Amino acid sequence: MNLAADRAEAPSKARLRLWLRLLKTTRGIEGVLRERLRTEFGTTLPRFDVMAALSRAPEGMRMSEISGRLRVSNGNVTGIVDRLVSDGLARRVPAPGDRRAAVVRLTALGRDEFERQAAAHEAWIDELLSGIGAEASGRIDRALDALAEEETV
Amino acid sequence: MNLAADRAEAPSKARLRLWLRLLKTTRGIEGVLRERLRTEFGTTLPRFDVMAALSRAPEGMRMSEISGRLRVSNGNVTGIVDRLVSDGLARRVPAPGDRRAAVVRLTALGRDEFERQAAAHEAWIDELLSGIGAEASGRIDRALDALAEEETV
DNA sequence: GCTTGAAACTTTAACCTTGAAATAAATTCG
DNA sequence: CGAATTTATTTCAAGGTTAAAGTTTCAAGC
Repeated sequence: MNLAADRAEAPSKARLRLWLRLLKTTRGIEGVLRERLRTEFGTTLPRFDVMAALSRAPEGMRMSEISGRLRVSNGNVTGIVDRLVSDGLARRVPAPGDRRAAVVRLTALGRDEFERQAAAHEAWIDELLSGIGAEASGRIDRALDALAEEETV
Repeated sequence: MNLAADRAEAPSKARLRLWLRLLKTTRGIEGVLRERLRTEFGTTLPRFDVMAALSRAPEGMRMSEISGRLRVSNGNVTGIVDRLVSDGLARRVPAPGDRRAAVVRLTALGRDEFERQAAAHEAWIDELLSGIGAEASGRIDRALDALAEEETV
């Protein structure tokens, strides 16, 4: 019964290998997305992420809501939104009843622009992940979901 | 005939969901690793990555080998190695027979330091991925492996 | 030998990122 | 009310990241 020994040793090694694979895969895909966003739309992944969050919130989002959703620091979002605003894609409006806060919203231009980017983005993902069948996709999704549960999230 | 439309639509959505999950998971884990490397070792993930590459090359690596292995830009590695060198963890030695190039090597201090970091890192990964069993781990690994094959890699 | 093109790096400009400090407004509470 | 605390956001310093441009050296080919 070397099965017992295998069970004791394998998981740690398998996990480290899995992590490196996970990292390599996501970095590879992120790299492709970043490059295409740059060459085809003249934008960046962080900007796309912020616009994606905003596009789901027609009423707008506060800075802290954006940073919370994207799990990045507050100061980070300040700069990205600054650039979005100076490009006419987003707008800061005073938050009603709280003079400290502002609500960020996409402009009409921002919505149009994001529509185009999102359509391309979805097609790219479909292309880049085409190697994974629907069943495998579902299995991975559930496995990672279980993982997400235990983190602070 | 909405079956045809469904077949055309569903996999794409599943893949997009999978991608977002993949991204969330790896970013979450990377965030934990980055924070622990910072608080417990006063270093960063990029520095750890470079040191990990160097630790596998006792003879040292050229700058372009490092950037190629890590799939980051050349200019990027320049800065990271600069800081490693100024901290006494690595050293640039002239490449024999090529005055353009230098070979980067870990110093004795760098090797010691990396040993400690690597041990902690492996334990952290084991902890963070503990929610995934060995079988699931293997399955995900193979699915992502199939994916990696088709990319430029 | 010289010139031309490729290769190995570094530099630069612009952006992203974080954690910590600073500002300012809202809230709590004595 | 007024002080202390908390909350929302920006600013700052240091580092990471890329693509593009610049420098130096090597390798061919004439």
